[in-house]
Amino acid sequence: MAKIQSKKNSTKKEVIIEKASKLFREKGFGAASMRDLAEHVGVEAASLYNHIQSKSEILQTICFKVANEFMSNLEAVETSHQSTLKKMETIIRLHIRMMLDQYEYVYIADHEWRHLPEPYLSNFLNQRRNYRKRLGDIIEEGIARGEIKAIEPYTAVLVILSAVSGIDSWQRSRKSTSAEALESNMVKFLIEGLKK
Amino acid sequence: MAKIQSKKNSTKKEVIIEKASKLFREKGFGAASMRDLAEHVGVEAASLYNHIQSKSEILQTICFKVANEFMSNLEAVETSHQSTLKKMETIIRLHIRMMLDQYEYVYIADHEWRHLPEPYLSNFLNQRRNYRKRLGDIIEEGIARGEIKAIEPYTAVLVILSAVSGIDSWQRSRKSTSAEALESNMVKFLIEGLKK
DNA sequence: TTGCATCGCTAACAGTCGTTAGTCACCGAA
DNA sequence: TTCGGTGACTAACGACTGTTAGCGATGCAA
Repeated sequence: MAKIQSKKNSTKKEVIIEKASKLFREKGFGAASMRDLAEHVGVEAASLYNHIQSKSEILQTICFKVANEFMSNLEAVETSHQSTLKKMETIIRLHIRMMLDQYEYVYIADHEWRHLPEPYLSNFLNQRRNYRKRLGDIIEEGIARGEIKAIEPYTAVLVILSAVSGIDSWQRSRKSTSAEALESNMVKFLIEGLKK
Repeated sequence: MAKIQSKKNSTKKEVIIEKASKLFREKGFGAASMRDLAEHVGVEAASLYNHIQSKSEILQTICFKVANEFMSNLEAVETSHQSTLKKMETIIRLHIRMMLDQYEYVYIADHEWRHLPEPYLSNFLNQRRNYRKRLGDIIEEGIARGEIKAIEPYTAVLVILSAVSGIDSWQRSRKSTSAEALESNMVKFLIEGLKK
Protein backbone atom coordinates (compact mmCIF):
# COMPACT_ATOMS: atom_id res chain seq x y z
CA MET A 1 0.00 0.00 0.00
CA ALA A 2 1.45 3.21 -1.21
CA LYS A 3 0.37 5.82 -3.71
CA ILE A 4 -2.41 6.76 -1.30
CA GLN A 5 -0.32 9.79 -0.62
CA SER A 6 -0.93 12.81 -2.76
CA LYS A 7 0.80 16.13 -2.33
CA LYS A 8 1.51 17.58 1.08
CA ASN A 9 1.62 14.25 2.95
CA SER A 10 -2.13 14.05 3.05
CA THR A 11 -4.32 11.18 1.98
CA LYS A 12 -6.64 11.62 -0.95
CA LYS A 13 -9.53 11.55 1.47
CA GLU A 14 -8.09 14.58 3.17
CA VAL A 15 -7.67 16.32 -0.15
CA ILE A 16 -11.30 15.60 -0.99
CA ILE A 17 -12.46 17.00 2.32
CA GLU A 18 -10.35 20.09 1.93
CA LYS A 19 -11.68 20.81 -1.55
CA ALA A 20 -15.19 20.01 -0.35
CA SER A 21 -14.93 22.51 2.47
CA LYS A 22 -14.16 25.29 0.00
CA LEU A 23 -17.02 24.22 -2.23
CA PHE A 24 -19.56 23.77 0.55
CA ARG A 25 -18.82 27.22 1.83
CA GLU A 26 -19.13 28.89 -1.54
CA LYS A 27 -22.27 27.14 -2.73
CA GLY A 28 -23.77 25.61 0.37
CA PHE A 29 -23.91 21.90 1.06
CA GLY A 30 -27.14 21.36 -0.84
CA ALA A 31 -26.13 23.26 -3.92
CA ALA A 32 -22.67 21.71 -4.20
CA SER A 33 -22.74 18.55 -6.27
CA MET A 34 -20.45 15.58 -6.21
CA ARG A 35 -19.63 16.24 -9.86
CA ASP A 36 -18.61 19.77 -8.88
CA LEU A 37 -16.41 18.40 -6.17
CA ALA A 38 -14.92 15.74 -8.42
CA GLU A 39 -13.88 18.36 -10.92
CA HIS A 40 -12.05 20.34 -8.25
CA VAL A 41 -10.29 17.20 -7.11
CA GLY A 42 -9.42 16.36 -10.70
CA VAL A 43 -11.28 13.10 -10.93
CA GLU A 44 -14.61 11.63 -12.03
CA ALA A 45 -17.50 11.78 -9.58
CA ALA A 46 -17.75 8.03 -9.18
CA SER A 47 -14.08 7.82 -8.24
CA LEU A 48 -14.69 9.83 -5.11
CA TYR A 49 -16.47 6.84 -3.67
CA ASN A 50 -13.21 4.91 -3.57
CA HIS A 51 -12.26 7.23 -0.72
CA ILE A 52 -15.44 8.32 0.97
CA GLN A 53 -18.69 6.64 1.79
CA SER A 54 -21.14 9.38 0.99
CA LYS A 55 -21.54 13.11 0.51
CA SER A 56 -22.83 13.55 4.02
CA GLU A 57 -19.87 11.70 5.46
CA ILE A 58 -17.77 14.66 4.32
CA LEU A 59 -20.04 17.02 6.16
CA GLN A 60 -19.92 14.89 9.28
CA THR A 61 -16.14 14.80 9.21
CA ILE A 62 -15.90 18.57 8.92
CA CYS A 63 -18.51 19.36 11.55
CA PHE A 64 -17.15 17.04 14.19
CA LYS A 65 -13.54 17.92 13.52
CA VAL A 66 -14.39 21.52 14.34
CA ALA A 67 -16.62 20.64 17.26
CA ASN A 68 -13.97 18.44 18.82
CA GLU A 69 -11.30 21.07 18.43
CA PHE A 70 -13.38 23.69 20.20
CA MET A 71 -14.41 21.25 22.86
CA SER A 72 -10.92 20.12 23.79
CA ASN A 73 -9.73 23.69 23.90
CA LEU A 74 -12.56 24.60 26.19
CA GLU A 75 -11.53 21.83 28.54
CA ALA A 76 -8.00 23.18 28.64
CA VAL A 77 -9.29 26.61 29.58
CA GLU A 78 -11.68 25.28 32.20
CA THR A 79 -8.93 23.51 34.10
CA SER A 80 -6.55 26.46 33.86
CA HIS A 81 -6.05 28.92 36.70
CA GLN A 82 -7.07 32.27 35.29
CA SER A 83 -9.62 34.85 36.19
CA THR A 84 -12.97 34.26 34.52
CA LEU A 85 -12.47 37.38 32.44
CA LYS A 86 -9.13 36.07 31.24
CA LYS A 87 -10.70 32.72 30.50
CA MET A 88 -13.29 34.39 28.34
CA GLU A 89 -10.63 36.38 26.55
CA THR A 90 -8.65 33.24 25.84
CA ILE A 91 -11.70 31.57 24.41
CA ILE A 92 -12.67 34.56 22.33
CA ARG A 93 -9.19 34.87 20.89
CA LEU A 94 -9.22 31.19 20.09
CA HIS A 95 -12.51 31.50 18.26
CA ILE A 96 -11.24 34.44 16.27
CA ARG A 97 -8.06 32.65 15.28
CA MET A 98 -9.92 29.50 14.33
CA MET A 99 -12.16 31.66 12.21
CA LEU A 100 -9.16 33.27 10.59
CA ASP A 101 -7.07 30.26 9.71
CA GLN A 102 -9.57 27.46 9.51
CA TYR A 103 -12.21 29.63 7.98
CA GLU A 104 -13.80 27.14 5.60
CA TYR A 105 -14.16 24.42 8.20
CA VAL A 106 -15.51 26.64 10.94
CA TYR A 107 -17.92 28.29 8.56
CA ILE A 108 -19.38 24.98 7.50
CA ALA A 109 -19.73 23.72 11.05
CA ASP A 110 -21.47 27.01 11.81
CA HIS A 111 -23.85 27.15 8.88
CA GLU A 112 -24.25 23.79 7.20
CA TRP A 113 -24.77 21.50 10.19
CA ARG A 114 -28.49 21.56 9.38
CA HIS A 115 -27.86 19.10 6.59
CA LEU A 116 -26.35 16.49 8.86
CA PRO A 117 -28.39 13.29 8.82
CA GLU A 118 -29.59 11.77 12.03
CA PRO A 119 -28.25 10.65 14.42
CA TYR A 120 -25.32 12.95 13.74
CA LEU A 121 -27.51 16.00 13.77
CA SER A 122 -28.73 15.37 17.31
CA ASN A 123 -25.26 14.47 18.39
CA PHE A 124 -23.84 17.69 17.00
CA LEU A 125 -26.54 19.83 18.55
CA ASN A 126 -26.01 18.18 21.90
CA GLN A 127 -22.32 18.95 21.79
CA ARG A 128 -23.08 22.50 20.82
CA ARG A 129 -25.60 22.97 23.59
CA ASN A 130 -23.14 21.54 26.05
CA TYR A 131 -20.39 23.86 24.85
CA ARG A 132 -22.56 26.93 25.22
CA LYS A 133 -23.78 25.82 28.59
CA ARG A 134 -20.24 25.56 29.87
CA LEU A 135 -19.34 28.95 28.44
CA GLY A 136 -22.34 30.31 30.27
CA ASP A 137 -21.11 28.68 33.46
CA ILE A 138 -17.81 30.51 33.22
CA ILE A 139 -19.63 33.81 32.84
CA GLU A 140 -21.93 32.97 35.70
CA GLU A 141 -18.97 32.28 37.94
CA GLY A 142 -17.46 35.59 36.85
CA ILE A 143 -20.60 37.38 37.90
CA ALA A 144 -20.62 35.64 41.26
CA ARG A 145 -17.00 36.68 41.79
CA GLY A 146 -17.81 40.26 40.84
CA GLU A 147 -15.50 40.20 37.82
CA ILE A 148 -18.25 40.34 35.25
CA LYS A 149 -21.24 42.66 35.15
CA ALA A 150 -24.70 41.36 35.94
CA ILE A 151 -25.89 40.08 32.60
CA GLU A 152 -27.88 37.08 31.54
CA PRO A 153 -25.07 34.56 30.89
CA TYR A 154 -26.64 32.81 27.94
CA THR A 155 -27.27 36.12 26.19
CA ALA A 156 -23.63 37.02 26.61
CA VAL A 157 -22.59 33.68 25.17
CA LEU A 158 -24.87 34.25 22.21
CA VAL A 159 -23.50 37.71 21.55
CA ILE A 160 -19.90 36.58 21.77
CA LEU A 161 -20.23 33.51 19.59
CA SER A 162 -22.30 35.28 16.98
CA ALA A 163 -20.00 38.26 16.88
CA VAL A 164 -17.03 36.06 16.20
CA SER A 165 -18.76 34.03 13.54
CA GLY A 166 -19.56 37.28 11.78
CA ILE A 167 -15.92 37.48 10.79
CA ASP A 168 -16.91 35.68 7.63
CA SER A 169 -18.18 38.99 6.30
CA TRP A 170 -14.76 40.40 6.97
CA GLN A 171 -12.94 37.42 5.49
CA ARG A 172 -14.45 38.11 2.10
CA SER A 173 -13.14 41.70 2.04
CA ARG A 174 -9.85 41.69 3.88
CA LYS A 175 -8.92 45.07 2.57
CA SER A 176 -9.15 47.60 5.35
CA THR A 177 -8.18 45.82 8.54
CA SER A 178 -5.38 43.42 9.35
CA ALA A 179 -6.06 40.17 11.15
CA GLU A 180 -4.24 41.29 14.29
CA ALA A 181 -6.09 44.59 14.40
CA LEU A 182 -9.36 42.81 13.91
CA GLU A 183 -8.63 40.45 16.77
CA SER A 184 -7.63 43.14 19.22
CA ASN A 185 -10.53 45.39 18.26
CA MET A 186 -12.96 42.58 18.66
CA VAL A 187 -11.56 41.51 22.01
CA LYS A 188 -11.62 45.09 23.21
CA PHE A 189 -15.26 45.41 22.27
CA LEU A 190 -16.44 42.11 23.66
CA ILE A 191 -14.45 42.06 26.87
CA GLU A 192 -15.49 45.60 27.61
CA GLY A 193 -19.07 44.48 27.23
CA LEU A 194 -18.45 41.94 29.96
CA LYS A 195 -16.43 43.98 32.43
CA LYS A 196 -18.11 45.37 35.48
CA MET B 1 -61.26 39.68 -10.52
CA ALA B 2 -61.84 38.39 -7.07
CA LYS B 3 -61.14 35.07 -5.34
CA ILE B 4 -57.49 36.07 -5.43
CA GLN B 5 -58.01 36.72 -1.76
CA SER B 6 -57.30 33.94 0.60
CA LYS B 7 -57.52 34.17 4.37
CA LYS B 8 -56.25 37.19 6.24
CA ASN B 9 -56.72 39.74 3.43
CA SER B 10 -53.56 38.62 1.72
CA THR B 11 -53.14 37.57 -1.88
CA LYS B 12 -52.22 34.01 -2.65
CA LYS B 13 -48.82 35.24 -3.71
CA GLU B 14 -48.29 36.58 -0.23
CA VAL B 15 -49.37 33.28 1.25
CA ILE B 16 -46.90 31.47 -0.95
CA ILE B 17 -44.09 33.76 0.09
CA GLU B 18 -44.94 33.39 3.73
CA LYS B 19 -44.97 29.61 3.56
CA ALA B 20 -41.81 29.70 1.48
CA SER B 21 -40.02 31.76 4.09
CA LYS B 22 -40.70 29.12 6.72
CA LEU B 23 -39.56 26.37 4.41
CA PHE B 24 -36.44 28.13 3.18
CA ARG B 25 -35.35 28.76 6.72
CA GLU B 26 -35.88 25.19 7.84
CA LYS B 27 -34.32 23.46 4.86
CA GLY B 28 -32.34 26.13 3.11
CA PHE B 29 -33.21 27.56 -0.27
CA GLY B 30 -31.45 24.87 -2.25
CA ALA B 31 -32.89 21.94 -0.36
CA ALA B 32 -36.46 23.23 -0.35
CA SER B 33 -38.33 22.04 -3.42
CA MET B 34 -41.29 23.59 -5.16
CA ARG B 35 -43.24 20.41 -4.50
CA ASP B 36 -42.43 20.81 -0.80
CA LEU B 37 -43.67 24.36 -0.93
CA ALA B 38 -46.78 23.45 -2.90
CA GLU B 39 -47.75 20.91 -0.29
CA HIS B 40 -47.52 23.50 2.46
CA VAL B 41 -49.65 25.88 0.43
CA GLY B 42 -52.14 23.10 -0.25
CA VAL B 43 -51.81 23.00 -4.00
CA GLU B 44 -49.94 21.20 -6.79
CA ALA B 45 -46.46 22.41 -7.66
CA ALA B 46 -47.41 23.58 -11.13
CA SER B 47 -50.19 25.75 -9.74
CA LEU B 48 -47.70 27.91 -7.91
CA TYR B 49 -46.65 29.31 -11.26
CA ASN B 50 -50.03 30.99 -11.67
CA HIS B 51 -48.87 33.36 -8.94
CA ILE B 52 -45.12 33.54 -9.12
CA GLN B 53 -42.63 33.55 -11.93
CA SER B 54 -39.92 31.36 -10.48
CA LYS B 55 -38.47 29.93 -7.31
CA SER B 56 -35.81 32.59 -7.15
CA GLU B 57 -38.39 35.35 -7.50
CA ILE B 58 -39.58 34.31 -4.06
CA LEU B 59 -36.09 34.66 -2.69
CA GLN B 60 -35.67 38.05 -4.32
CA THR B 61 -38.93 39.29 -2.86
CA ILE B 62 -37.95 38.23 0.63
CA CYS B 63 -34.40 39.53 0.50
CA PHE B 64 -35.28 42.96 -0.85
CA LYS B 65 -38.29 43.36 1.39
CA VAL B 66 -36.00 42.99 4.38
CA ALA B 67 -33.23 45.09 2.90
CA ASN B 68 -35.61 47.93 2.11
CA GLU B 69 -37.11 47.85 5.56
CA PHE B 70 -33.72 48.15 7.23
CA MET B 71 -32.61 50.79 4.80
CA SER B 72 -35.58 53.09 5.27
CA ASN B 73 -35.30 52.76 9.02
CA LEU B 74 -31.65 53.68 8.86
CA GLU B 75 -32.52 56.83 6.96
CA ALA B 76 -35.03 57.80 9.62
CA VAL B 77 -32.37 57.41 12.28
CA GLU B 78 -29.74 59.29 10.32
CA THR B 79 -31.90 62.38 9.99
CA SER B 80 -33.01 62.28 13.61
CA HIS B 81 -31.44 64.49 16.28
CA GLN B 82 -30.01 62.07 18.79
CA SER B 83 -26.59 61.40 20.17
CA THR B 84 -24.63 58.88 18.14
CA LEU B 85 -24.82 56.43 21.02
CA LYS B 86 -28.59 56.78 21.09
CA LYS B 87 -28.72 56.34 17.34
CA MET B 88 -26.83 53.10 17.64
CA GLU B 89 -29.12 51.94 20.40
CA THR B 90 -32.16 52.69 18.27
CA ILE B 91 -30.73 50.72 15.38
CA ILE B 92 -29.72 47.82 17.56
CA ARG B 93 -33.16 47.62 19.13
CA LEU B 94 -34.71 47.72 15.72
CA HIS B 95 -32.57 44.87 14.52
CA ILE B 96 -33.43 42.82 17.55
CA ARG B 97 -37.16 43.43 17.13
CA MET B 98 -37.04 42.63 13.43
CA MET B 99 -35.25 39.44 14.32
CA LEU B 100 -37.90 38.61 16.88
CA ASP B 101 -41.06 39.22 14.93
CA GLN B 102 -40.00 38.84 11.34
CA TYR B 103 -37.63 36.05 12.13
CA GLU B 104 -38.09 33.93 9.03
CA TYR B 105 -37.67 36.79 6.59
CA VAL B 106 -34.65 38.31 8.28
CA TYR B 107 -33.00 34.95 8.62
CA ILE B 108 -33.35 34.26 4.91
CA ALA B 109 -32.05 37.67 3.91
CA ASP B 110 -29.14 37.00 6.24
CA HIS B 111 -28.26 33.48 5.18
CA GLU B 112 -29.76 32.60 1.82
CA TRP B 113 -28.90 35.68 -0.25
CA ARG B 114 -26.06 33.67 -1.79
CA HIS B 115 -28.58 31.92 -3.98
CA LEU B 116 -29.86 35.11 -5.56
CA PRO B 117 -29.25 35.13 -9.30
CA GLU B 118 -27.47 38.02 -10.92
CA PRO B 119 -28.02 40.90 -11.18
CA TYR B 120 -29.98 40.72 -7.94
CA LEU B 121 -27.04 39.29 -6.08
CA SER B 122 -24.80 42.26 -6.86
CA ASN B 123 -27.61 44.64 -6.17
CA PHE B 124 -28.24 43.08 -2.77
CA LEU B 125 -24.58 43.08 -1.81
CA ASN B 126 -24.26 46.72 -2.82
CA GLN B 127 -27.17 47.67 -0.60
CA ARG B 128 -25.67 45.68 2.22
CA ARG B 129 -22.25 47.25 1.85
CA ASN B 130 -23.84 50.67 1.75
CA TYR B 131 -25.84 49.96 4.89
CA ARG B 132 -22.80 48.84 6.83
CA LYS B 133 -20.77 51.75 5.58
CA ARG B 134 -23.35 54.19 6.89
CA LEU B 135 -23.54 52.40 10.23
CA GLY B 136 -19.78 52.73 10.40
CA ASP B 137 -20.09 56.43 9.67
CA ILE B 138 -22.35 56.91 12.66
CA ILE B 139 -19.84 55.18 14.90
CA GLU B 140 -17.01 57.20 13.42
CA GLU B 141 -18.85 60.40 14.17
CA GLY B 142 -19.45 59.17 17.69
CA ILE B 143 -15.74 58.61 18.15
CA ALA B 144 -14.96 62.09 16.82
CA ARG B 145 -17.45 63.55 19.25
CA GLY B 146 -15.95 61.60 22.12
CA GLU B 147 -19.12 59.64 22.77
CA ILE B 148 -17.78 56.33 21.59
CA LYS B 149 -14.50 54.68 22.49
CA ALA B 150 -11.69 54.50 19.95
CA ILE B 151 -12.46 51.34 18.04
CA GLU B 152 -12.25 50.39 14.41
CA PRO B 153 -15.75 51.37 13.21
CA TYR B 154 -16.24 48.55 10.75
CA THR B 155 -15.27 45.98 13.36
CA ALA B 156 -17.87 47.40 15.68
CA VAL B 157 -20.49 47.21 12.95
CA LEU B 158 -19.53 43.61 12.30
CA VAL B 159 -19.78 42.68 15.96
CA ILE B 160 -23.13 44.35 16.41
CA LEU B 161 -24.80 42.97 13.31
CA SER B 162 -23.49 39.47 13.87
CA ALA B 163 -24.46 39.47 17.50
CA VAL B 164 -28.01 40.38 16.66
CA SER B 165 -28.32 37.85 13.88
CA GLY B 166 -27.25 35.22 16.39
CA ILE B 167 -30.66 35.50 17.98
CA ASP B 168 -31.73 32.71 15.68
CA SER B 169 -30.07 30.31 18.06
CA TRP B 170 -32.21 31.73 20.80
CA GLN B 171 -35.37 31.68 18.69
CA ARG B 172 -35.19 27.94 18.43
CA SER B 173 -35.11 27.45 22.18
CA ARG B 174 -37.20 30.26 23.64
CA LYS B 175 -37.37 28.63 26.97
CA SER B 176 -35.18 30.48 29.42
CA THR B 177 -35.29 34.14 28.49
CA SER B 178 -38.16 36.42 27.54
CA ALA B 179 -37.96 38.60 24.46
CA GLU B 180 -37.84 41.80 26.48
CA ALA B 181 -35.11 40.50 28.73
CA LEU B 182 -33.13 39.35 25.74
CA GLU B 183 -33.40 42.75 24.11
CA SER B 184 -32.34 44.69 27.16
CA ASN B 185 -29.50 42.32 27.96
CA MET B 186 -28.22 42.51 24.46
CA VAL B 187 -28.43 46.28 24.31
CA LYS B 188 -26.67 46.52 27.64
CA PHE B 189 -23.85 44.35 26.38
CA LEU B 190 -23.41 45.98 22.99
CA ILE B 191 -23.83 49.60 24.01
CA GLU B 192 -21.42 49.10 26.87
CA GLY B 193 -18.92 47.79 24.35
CA LEU B 194 -19.19 51.10 22.53
CA LYS B 195 -19.21 53.56 25.41
CA LYS B 196 -16.11 55.47 26.23
C1' DT C 1 -76.97 33.18 -21.17
C1' DT C 2 -72.71 34.14 -23.31
C1' DG C 3 -67.94 35.25 -22.98
C1' DC C 4 -63.70 35.82 -20.70
C1' DA C 5 -60.26 35.70 -17.29
C1' DT C 6 -58.58 33.11 -13.27
C1' DC C 7 -56.59 29.25 -11.35
C1' DG C 8 -56.42 24.51 -10.24
C1' DC C 9 -55.24 20.17 -12.24
C1' DT C 10 -52.44 16.19 -14.87
C1' DA C 11 -48.66 15.00 -17.68
C1' DA C 12 -44.54 15.65 -19.18
C1' DC C 13 -39.99 17.97 -20.40
C1' DA C 14 -35.05 17.96 -19.98
C1' DG C 15 -31.81 18.08 -16.80
C1' DT C 16 -29.32 16.98 -12.41
C1' DC C 17 -28.78 14.52 -8.20
C1' DG C 18 -26.14 10.87 -5.25
C1' DT C 19 -24.70 6.54 -5.86
C1' DT C 20 -23.61 1.58 -7.64
C1' DA C 21 -21.79 -2.02 -10.79
C1' DG C 22 -18.43 -3.62 -13.38
C1' DT C 23 -14.17 -3.18 -15.94
C1' DC C 24 -9.43 -2.32 -16.65
C1' DA C 25 -4.72 -0.35 -15.91
C1' DC C 26 -1.30 0.06 -12.76
C1' DC C 27 2.14 -1.20 -8.99
C1' DG C 28 4.48 -3.28 -5.15
C1' DA C 29 5.23 -7.91 -2.97
C1' DA C 30 6.00 -12.75 -3.65
C1' DT D 1 6.66 -13.18 -13.63
C1' DT D 2 2.66 -13.74 -11.29
C1' DC D 3 -0.70 -12.22 -7.98
C1' DG D 4 -3.62 -9.16 -5.22
C1' DG D 5 -5.10 -4.90 -4.27
C1' DT D 6 -5.84 -0.07 -5.25
C1' DG D 7 -8.12 3.34 -7.66
C1' DA D 8 -9.55 5.44 -11.88
C1' DC D 9 -12.73 4.94 -15.54
C1' DT D 10 -17.61 4.46 -18.22
C1' DA D 11 -22.33 3.55 -17.95
C1' DA D 12 -26.22 3.56 -15.84
C1' DC D 13 -29.89 3.42 -12.01
C1' DG D 14 -33.98 5.70 -10.08
C1' DA D 15 -35.32 9.58 -7.87
C1' DC D 16 -35.95 14.27 -7.95
C1' DT D 17 -35.36 19.16 -9.83
C1' DG D 18 -37.72 23.63 -11.72
C1' DT D 19 -40.72 24.56 -15.12
C1' DT D 20 -44.12 24.43 -19.28
C1' DA D 21 -48.24 23.05 -22.01
C1' DG D 22 -52.68 22.40 -22.13
C1' DC D 23 -57.19 21.07 -20.38
C1' DG D 24 -61.24 21.90 -17.51
C1' DA D 25 -63.85 24.03 -13.86
C1' DT D 26 -65.34 28.13 -11.75
C1' DG D 27 -67.32 32.64 -11.29
C1' DC D 28 -67.86 37.49 -12.43
C1' DA D 29 -69.31 41.10 -16.26
C1' DA D 30 -72.07 41.99 -20.09
